[in-house]
Amino acid sequence: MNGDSDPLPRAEAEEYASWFKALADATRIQIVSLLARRRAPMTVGEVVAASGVGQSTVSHHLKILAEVRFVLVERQGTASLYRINEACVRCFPTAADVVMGKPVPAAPTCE
Amino acid sequence: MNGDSDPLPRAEAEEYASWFKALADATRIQIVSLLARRRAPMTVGEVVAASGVGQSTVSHHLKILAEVRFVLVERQGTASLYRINEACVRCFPTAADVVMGKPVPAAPTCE
DNA sequence: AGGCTTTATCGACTATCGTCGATTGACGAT
DNA sequence: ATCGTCAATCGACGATAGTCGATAAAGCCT
Repeated sequence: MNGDSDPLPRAEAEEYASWFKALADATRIQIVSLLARRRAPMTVGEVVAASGVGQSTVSHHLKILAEVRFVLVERQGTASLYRINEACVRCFPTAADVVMGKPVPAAPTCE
Repeated sequence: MNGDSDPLPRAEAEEYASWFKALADATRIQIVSLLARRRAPMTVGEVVAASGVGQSTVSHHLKILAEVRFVLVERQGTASLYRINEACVRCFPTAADVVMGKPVPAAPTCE
């Protein structure tokens, strides 16, 4: 049990931060909301077309989002199908969680 | 009403991102959780002592957190009293909000 | 096999961010 | 008035992150 006054352990703070970092970029927000609106998986090319940024940039952001399991990938032929991970959307920590010291949800777990 | 397929407008995405940016740093997370545990206002010096980073750094982070109204400031003599803003903690957007295109809560509003 | 398409990766450039130390500015106490 | 304390600001530095263009890798289709 945590005392009332000791700071949140650094390691835990960094886990939390890594969650928020994933959504701390406007382009990533656009991509995520795009994938969520279309509930069906999208190919990278489709995301590129819809988001207006370069292909390598989109690929990079999708990789970041996939690392937090925020989106899921599935290769199909030469294409990569990305879709939103509803479970991770739900378990994404809220500010209240941080503030109340709720244990950080582990990314792989919430799948 | 937003169609099902058009990307989230850039401006809105950036507003969202600015919320998440505020919690996208481990030190800031520690400071926030510190202020929340002590429900009473804390002076900058106290935060410095408890967080182990330099005074100017703490001041900087507190400024950032205050800009999103995540913490509230009140000067008292030479000291600055920072306390958590419960209202903004509650209205902090969740990942689900982003995904479903819920309108971004305006920082000043949620006070 | 050869070419085409799709995506991932690499390298480079820039901008932003976190941190520090030093300085400045306010305020209170003596 | 001066000194001491507290917090904010400034300047600098290193590190990280976003973007792009070009290249490479993998798979399909004739």
